[in-house]
Amino acid sequence: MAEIPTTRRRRANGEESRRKILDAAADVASERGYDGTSIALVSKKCGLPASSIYWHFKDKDDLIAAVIERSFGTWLEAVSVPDGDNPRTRIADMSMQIARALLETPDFLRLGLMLALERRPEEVRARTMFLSVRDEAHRRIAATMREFAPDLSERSIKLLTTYAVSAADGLFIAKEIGGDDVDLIALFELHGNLVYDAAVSLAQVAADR
Amino acid sequence: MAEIPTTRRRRANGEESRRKILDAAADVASERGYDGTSIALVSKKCGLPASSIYWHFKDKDDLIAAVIERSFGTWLEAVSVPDGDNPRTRIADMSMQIARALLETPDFLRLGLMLALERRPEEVRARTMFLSVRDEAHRRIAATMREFAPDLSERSIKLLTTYAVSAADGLFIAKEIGGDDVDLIALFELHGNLVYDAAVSLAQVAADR
Amino acid sequence: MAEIPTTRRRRANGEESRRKILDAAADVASERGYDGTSIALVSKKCGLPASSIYWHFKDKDDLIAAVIERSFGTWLEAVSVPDGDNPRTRIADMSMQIARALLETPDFLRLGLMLALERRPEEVRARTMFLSVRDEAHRRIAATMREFAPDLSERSIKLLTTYAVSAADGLFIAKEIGGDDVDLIALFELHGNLVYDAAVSLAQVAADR
Amino acid sequence: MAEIPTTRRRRANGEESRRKILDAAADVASERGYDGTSIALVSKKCGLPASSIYWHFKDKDDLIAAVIERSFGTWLEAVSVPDGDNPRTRIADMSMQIARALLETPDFLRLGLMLALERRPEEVRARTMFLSVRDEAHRRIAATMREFAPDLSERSIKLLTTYAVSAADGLFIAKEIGGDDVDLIALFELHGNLVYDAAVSLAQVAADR
DNA sequence: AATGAATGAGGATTCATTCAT
DNA sequence: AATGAATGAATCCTCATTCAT
Repeated sequence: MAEIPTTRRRRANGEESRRKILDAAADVASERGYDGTSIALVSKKCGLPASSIYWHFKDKDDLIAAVIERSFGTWLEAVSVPDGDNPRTRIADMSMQIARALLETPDFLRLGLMLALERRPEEVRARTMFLSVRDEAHRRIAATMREFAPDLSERSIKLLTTYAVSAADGLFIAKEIGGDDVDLIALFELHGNLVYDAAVSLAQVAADR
Repeated sequence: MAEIPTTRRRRANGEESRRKILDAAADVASERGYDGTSIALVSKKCGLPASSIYWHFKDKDDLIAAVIERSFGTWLEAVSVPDGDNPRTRIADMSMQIARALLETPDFLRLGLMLALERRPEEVRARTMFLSVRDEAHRRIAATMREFAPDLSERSIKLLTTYAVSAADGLFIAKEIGGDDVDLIALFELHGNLVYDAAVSLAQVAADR
Repeated sequence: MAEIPTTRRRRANGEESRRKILDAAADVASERGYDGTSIALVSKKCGLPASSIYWHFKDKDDLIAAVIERSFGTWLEAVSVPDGDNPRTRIADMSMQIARALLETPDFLRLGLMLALERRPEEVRARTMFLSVRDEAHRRIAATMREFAPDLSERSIKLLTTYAVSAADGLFIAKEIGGDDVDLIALFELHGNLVYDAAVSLAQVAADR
Repeated sequence: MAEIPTTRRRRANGEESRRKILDAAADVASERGYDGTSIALVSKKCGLPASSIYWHFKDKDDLIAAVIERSFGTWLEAVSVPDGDNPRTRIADMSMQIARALLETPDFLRLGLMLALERRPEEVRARTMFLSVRDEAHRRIAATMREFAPDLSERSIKLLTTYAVSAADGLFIAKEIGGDDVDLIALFELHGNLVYDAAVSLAQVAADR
């Protein structure tokens, strides 16, 4: 009787094992942070022995960096660049998308912020990865702003961008803490409007000069 | 002149030891978070043996909760309620104070946010303490807003307050991450203005109804 | 106004403190054995700081030896040598007394047996004390037997005495384990009769020779 | 002749390691009891690091429970049910077997009794295991008694069984304490006869009614 | 591709004890 | 007569990681 070649099956299992490990690690890490994530805990959650985790990942650092990487990918897929003529509408659109993405896959930002807040001496790759991903987002948003309001000084662009991004972080945290008591959608709506208004008024000032 | 004998320093001095331990723990905890804070590290930093830490604090949880408690106290002292007639000025004043307090004693918020982001199943007393302290701040700000803009609906008050508090958290994080690249004072100035404008425009809508 | 001299009061408190410590130590030790009895536990149970325990007792060994000593005293008071002509009645009497004493103050034998079963290399004073107290009891019972049955060989005396004493230990343990399911009084009644019968029949054999 | 390479011995060998750990733990535990058995001591005795002990056993409780379980197995093998027509002979036979088993493998009962005497609030699995094993033995002996003396009331059966088992415990302890001074075989011979006589005389009383 | 077993370092916490007051 | 504070050694147990199979 014809049998499915063993190698085939095994390779497929390999993929699946990797996925199971990442799922478990994401769970644990976003629950307890970097130090709180022990290989033993991940092993128990995914059902594979600790040594198998080391077959798929070099070390703990590598594992958590992979978690960040994958969850950022998932997250990105949920956010697309909106188009249209009306800047206010487009910003509002963007805000909604980000809010919804955060509600659906909060792991990325939660774990990222946890890592970002730590200041330990040794390098943690997952932290570096998060920060660079975040930097990239920052740059793109700055570019969009420049396009919308060409009169704005670089200083104003940077200020506005930083405000836009980091206040959003704060709103996300509020939702994480407050749970159902917090209406993240409404907060992001407000945030989008405020940033837009700020951009308009700063642009006015610049143009008047 | 009679000199205080050296042995004196070696003598039991509960108050001072407790202080030294708290200092060390605050340092370590705001650098590495809850799990990253090992008693051995704190012991090394404060010069007292680990067992002495357990004389002053029930356990690690108790120690870190005490760190949060004390650092909140320090922080509060730095923020006083401003007075004056012009609401915009008063809000701007408040913003500056908070920004400066965050620059001077960032430990409280950094550790607090790290704890807040975790969602481990067991209770962490320091986390609970941070959240209750934060709740209190929230309530006070809401009260001030009600005073300024009596026409605002409770829903709007809550939305604005949450926005004001949590965006500030985000700005703080941006400063923590970005270091000298980030101008926290400017960010808080912008934030104060935006919240004020938002309050005014929401109040307008309410009054028009 | 006349005041009770301080020294007086203090000395009285000293006695009481010692008593409180011994009470607590007896409790803990008969619950958890020698190693399981920590000074901290005793301190918590009696309300005095650990250092106060060391004022009253040289060290842990000394404390537990004192516990054994005191509880043996209490125990002895409950057992008096019965008199009368009929040997069977006297033995039955004795049995009942011992059974009742064990029901009322079981700490002595429980802790004693726990200590006796251990075979650690270093000497434990409480163990030695228990064993010597037990030896003394053994000798007295042997003397009584010799009086009752002068014909018995020394070997028989020893065998019977050992049987009488150690089976009683076993019955006590059965009660400790079985609680209300075990009727210690009935067991001791049976035991008394069996030992008496054994003595009689061994004496018969000896006389016949 | 090809030699087994030395490295072989260093290779992982779960079964043997487990056995070595159990051997060491049995040694230590029957010498010092539950609390006195430290993992470090067991580790030193078996040559494996403490962390390896935790690979084979969940925790100390689990380890000591396993010791009890295994030593009971060994013990059981040494005691077989004797047959024959004469009840007195059969009981005497049984007594001898038990006495000899206790002399050869005393660990089981020594550790078991140590655990049984403790009354700590938290559950100790090894204790529970010992007690259940002991219960089973009790039930079997009661069944045998019922067969021998069908006229005996249940109360008498229970009394006799408890006496038979628990006095035996006591004799064992006497041997543990007294060492070579105590003739365990003679004590068990006497014990067997006394229990037999008691059964006969109680059965007589029952039949007369 | 996977895993049972092992391991040294380090985790939090408790230990019995001491000492200055 | 008593105690707050301190301390080094030991407690149980988990850590990240490796290695032979």
